[in-house]
Amino acid sequence: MSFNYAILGLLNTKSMTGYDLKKLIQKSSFLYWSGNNNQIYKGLLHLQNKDLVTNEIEHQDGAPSKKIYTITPLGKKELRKWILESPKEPPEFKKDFLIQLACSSDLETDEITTILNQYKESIEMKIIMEQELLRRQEPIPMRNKNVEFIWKMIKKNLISTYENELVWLETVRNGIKN
Amino acid sequence: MSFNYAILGLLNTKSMTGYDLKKLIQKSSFLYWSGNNNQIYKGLLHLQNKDLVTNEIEHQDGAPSKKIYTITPLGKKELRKWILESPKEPPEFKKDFLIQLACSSDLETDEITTILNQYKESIEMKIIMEQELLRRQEPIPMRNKNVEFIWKMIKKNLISTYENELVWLETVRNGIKN
DNA sequence: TCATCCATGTAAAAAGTTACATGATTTT
DNA sequence: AAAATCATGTAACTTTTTACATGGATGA
Repeated sequence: MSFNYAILGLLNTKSMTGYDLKKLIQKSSFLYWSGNNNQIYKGLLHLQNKDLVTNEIEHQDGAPSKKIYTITPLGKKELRKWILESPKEPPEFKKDFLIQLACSSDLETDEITTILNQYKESIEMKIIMEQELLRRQEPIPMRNKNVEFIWKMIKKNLISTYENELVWLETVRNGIKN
Repeated sequence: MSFNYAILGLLNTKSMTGYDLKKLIQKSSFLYWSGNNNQIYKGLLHLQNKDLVTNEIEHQDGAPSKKIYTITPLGKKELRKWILESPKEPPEFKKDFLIQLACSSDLETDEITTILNQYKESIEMKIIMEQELLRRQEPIPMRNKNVEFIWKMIKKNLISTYENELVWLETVRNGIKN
């Protein structure tokens, strides 16, 4: 369950509520989950039971009470252990279009061209949405140059992967025509 | 549920048993599911209830009976409809390493270098495994040049995505050193 | 002899998503 | 007047994985 480590990692940068976590997860797409309540509030409960986080209740008038979660020293230790000692999994890809393309042997050439173009459009749309998400993020002050650089590269990663898919697509489109 | 369409697509190339489907799915990694019994046998039942496939029982002595599944004309129609009319989803990525890297701000530079190297190794290993899987596949005779070309490109797709990840990684590694 | 292959299926659990529920405040 | 924001949580469902169960044949 890397989801719980993800929220532990977010709490390591800043104490916050489940609702704050939800918004962060929904905004950044490298955190690939939907950011639904169920996972977040269950995850926080689990982290609390393991003494990796604590919470402090802040009452507000005219607004629901907040539970502000904070990572514990044990939590920091566990997070560090996860980063350094857990296996670095290779990325996983779900490309349903490849399955559709693999089934396309009965189609006419122009039908294949059509679905290739549809895939191209859907990726281009996705890239635009990603870039829009990045533009809306407020810049966070970073401790040092390395941290800033890494953050920039993480933001670039997904877009780079989508753009690589476009390059591959272009090769397919050109190969079909000839 | 693209899984059911995937098995429908496999049955479109050739009639076969659930066990055959299982092996095919486990071998080709662009079919990203585990290829477990539960999904396959339930999927086949579902396709059968919708009259998209039929089966013929073949008794064998000294071996368990086979149920050989065949796609129906209705199944072919439904598959074609899925390929042409369903939305072409952009690819989805799960990169837990990006989360680990995003949590790395408390680490020393040499610790970051270490986890970057671990990620590099895990991707390189994955590429080797992918290429080995491709080498073991017996070449299938193709109807025409286009189909053959598309098949070749599908095989190249995942490896291309892994290699793009290596390129990105190299940029990160170089940026950290300076 | 012990493991793997063939071939079917079921059970149980984990992981993840959508929708429901509440209720005040602010924005459209 | 309707919808969105804030803030918590639960319920129901789908999807996916792991493990269980059977049993003869074959291979190391």
